[in-house]
Amino acid sequence: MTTKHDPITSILTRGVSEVIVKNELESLLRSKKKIKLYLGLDPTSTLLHLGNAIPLRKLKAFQDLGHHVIFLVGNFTALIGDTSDKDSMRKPLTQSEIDENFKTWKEQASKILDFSKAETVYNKDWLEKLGFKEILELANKFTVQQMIERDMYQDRMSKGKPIGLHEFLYPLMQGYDSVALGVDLELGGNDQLFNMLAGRTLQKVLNNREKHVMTMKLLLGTDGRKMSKSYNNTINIADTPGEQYGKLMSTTDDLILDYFELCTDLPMEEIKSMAAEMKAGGNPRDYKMRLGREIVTIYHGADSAAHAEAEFKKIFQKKDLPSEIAEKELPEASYNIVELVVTAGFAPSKNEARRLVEGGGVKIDGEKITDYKSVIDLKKPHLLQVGKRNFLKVVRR
RNA sequence: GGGCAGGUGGCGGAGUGGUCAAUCGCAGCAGACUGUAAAUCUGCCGGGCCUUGCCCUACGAAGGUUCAAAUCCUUCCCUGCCCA
Repeated sequence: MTTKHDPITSILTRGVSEVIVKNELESLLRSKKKIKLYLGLDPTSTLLHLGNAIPLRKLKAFQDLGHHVIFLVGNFTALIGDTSDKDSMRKPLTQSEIDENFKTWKEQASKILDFSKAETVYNKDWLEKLGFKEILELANKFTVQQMIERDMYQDRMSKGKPIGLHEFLYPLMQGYDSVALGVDLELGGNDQLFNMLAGRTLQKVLNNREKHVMTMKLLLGTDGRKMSKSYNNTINIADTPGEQYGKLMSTTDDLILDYFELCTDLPMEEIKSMAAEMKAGGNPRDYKMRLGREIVTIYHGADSAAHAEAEFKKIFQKKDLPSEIAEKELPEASYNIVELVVTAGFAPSKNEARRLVEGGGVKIDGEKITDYKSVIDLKKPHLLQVGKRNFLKVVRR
């Protein structure tokens, strides 16, 4: 029997949704053989978020056990766009958008993965070279029924929404990645199961070898929906400590334990005892603060985490001002409040600024200003506050 | 290739000659309440301005009819369903 702290058990279970085929993979890992595994991400956005970080962290866990890990950049698959998680066709990205998106990825992912020990590959290198003949060979391994059986397609069909023929090619492409790499295991979110299984099929037929599949639990965003840039509910790896901490504090309470499991390294036993404590009446807020510290520490270090927490307490619990407020010098002697808000960059248009003022979202030196005709004299410096978290000191140049 | 139904704001979805910058729901923003939680309530939610009002842009695209078009006509493009 294995113990709780056995690294192989932990790697096979923590944050894991499903492993196919679990006992085979387990015995492979226990055989001490070093396996080859990969994670593919399509550069559809410039920012990686905590949801992307989950399989990345799992990849890192394998790396720490000495396995050969591959980070695959889907710079070709991104051209088609995976629709696994979408209810409609995606607008295709252009090559330059893809390149642009990828630019800072490595920097972001380096906070998790050690790239000096990982291999980075680009699926454009092999997918672009495939001809019609090869593609047909891949396509005849699957049936139309298998494709349209998927929920999202059924859903779109019943709603009369279009399904592009090319969308069926996505699993083929992702599957071919496995073949090209000849891996033992692929990691991904549980929305990737179908695509990863396609790779398993192709690997078996074309390379005559087994590829296992490990799917990770899905991380929900700050609002409880799936974490996705289109919902604007992501917590990004590149967010500042303050942003990360604040966003974590504003997430729904019932996500706390998931976040601990999926995004931190705290032992599962500790997470379980927190669950019990909260059930017994512990204030979820305190656990959330702990969560904030843990996560900010991972991406920015312990000092930044402590600072972020102190600032948070200061601004939102004591309703104090942040300790550092940006200052902006303005040329005129006085400003209409609406102009001031726009000049400060807190509203994109004057109409928007006016609405903020009328809605009571704008304060000068702590005083709420609701008359959009108010004029602010800059003889002395003023503190402008818009909403709960935008502060700016304005002074005359 | 033929028949039918459609294309409206980030999304869903009303409207079918003037009262339409376009009902409503979701998402978003601000406020109240709070634990910057959730839930709830209130206001806002194309842009600009000299803001009880005015101007610009916008209901797939281009033309046309009309004092007036998201709404009518023509052509084109796109989508779904059915038939072949």
